[in-house]
Amino acid sequence: MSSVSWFAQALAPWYAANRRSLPWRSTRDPYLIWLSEVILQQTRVDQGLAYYNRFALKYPTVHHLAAATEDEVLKDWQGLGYYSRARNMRATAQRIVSEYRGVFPEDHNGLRHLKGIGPYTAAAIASIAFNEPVAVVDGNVFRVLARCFGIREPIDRPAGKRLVADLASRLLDRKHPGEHNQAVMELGALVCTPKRPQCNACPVRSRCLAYEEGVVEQLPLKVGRTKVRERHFNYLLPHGVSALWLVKRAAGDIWQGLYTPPMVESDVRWGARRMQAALQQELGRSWHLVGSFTEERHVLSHQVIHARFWWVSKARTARLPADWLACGLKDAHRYPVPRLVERVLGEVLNS
DNA sequence: AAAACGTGGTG
DNA sequence: TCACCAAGTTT
Repeated sequence: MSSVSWFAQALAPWYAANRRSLPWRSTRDPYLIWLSEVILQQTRVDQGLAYYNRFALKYPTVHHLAAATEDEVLKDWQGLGYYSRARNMRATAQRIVSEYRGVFPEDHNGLRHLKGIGPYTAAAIASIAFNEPVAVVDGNVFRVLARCFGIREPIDRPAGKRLVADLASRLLDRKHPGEHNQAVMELGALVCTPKRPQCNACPVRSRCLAYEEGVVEQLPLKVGRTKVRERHFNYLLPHGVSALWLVKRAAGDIWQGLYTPPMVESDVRWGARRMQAALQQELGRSWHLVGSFTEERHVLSHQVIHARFWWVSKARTARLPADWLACGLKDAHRYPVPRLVERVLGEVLNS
């Protein structure tokens, strides 16, 4: 009897013929697999590829990454989003060096306990680097299996997640777990896409329940997302000098560990009058509002930031708050900043 | 268990 | 413009 599922059998030749050649597919080094998997969390290959290449070059081993400062790693991560990934990677690299002598845990379970490595990433590293027979379950797997097996359970709820995870585990080619896992994900990325799937090119179309029933684009089912919060950030730029103030963002909010100009948050959009009052209340009478520089709308996954940038001046004698750091406008590029700030600083330099 | 965490691409 | 969502993890 064949121990390999029909699904795996149909998938393997398709993958052999259609797999993209990507840098992390030509290594078994668990460190590089790890790096690629973290970069690709909630991130498209197109967006992450350049970051992977830069990181692999600058930090070729876990020791290199462990030796870097957090600011430096965040700077190299700048623009990729979900910055906790970078902070967790560095922390985990340090732990692997100090506690494991630089050697990765070689099984799914050991990997799972490291910061930033959840069920998906642990399974990916274990199957690809160590040939352990564990199935990965990511967004592609949810979509491919929900369609192929006609799963109507919402896949963003525990019951639906369990259903797909069990199914993925039964379908796994246990002789070639790494190849099989990547094949399912590649099918989801290239053929079984969220919109306009290419069913004509699909190796499992003849046994796809969603195709048979004409509901491919209706699956997978999801209950929906939570609504986004609107916030107003008023940023302070020093007027008339080629300098800049920066503050490191604290824990418990967006952009933790990144730098932005000092900022006052308001519940509604503030005009100049209200802003001037807030400025003097926060910092004292020797501070003055000069005017508004620009307004930006920045959309995040759960928030919309209405950012207003103000020119501000202060009396020569007035001190800066302790957590502000002053830097030349041209030195700002050394600090990791959110995209929003990067864009606006670009405008300042050009103005 | 639901919500938070970034950014950019797509239809 | 807007909704969706991409090789998820943490709290």
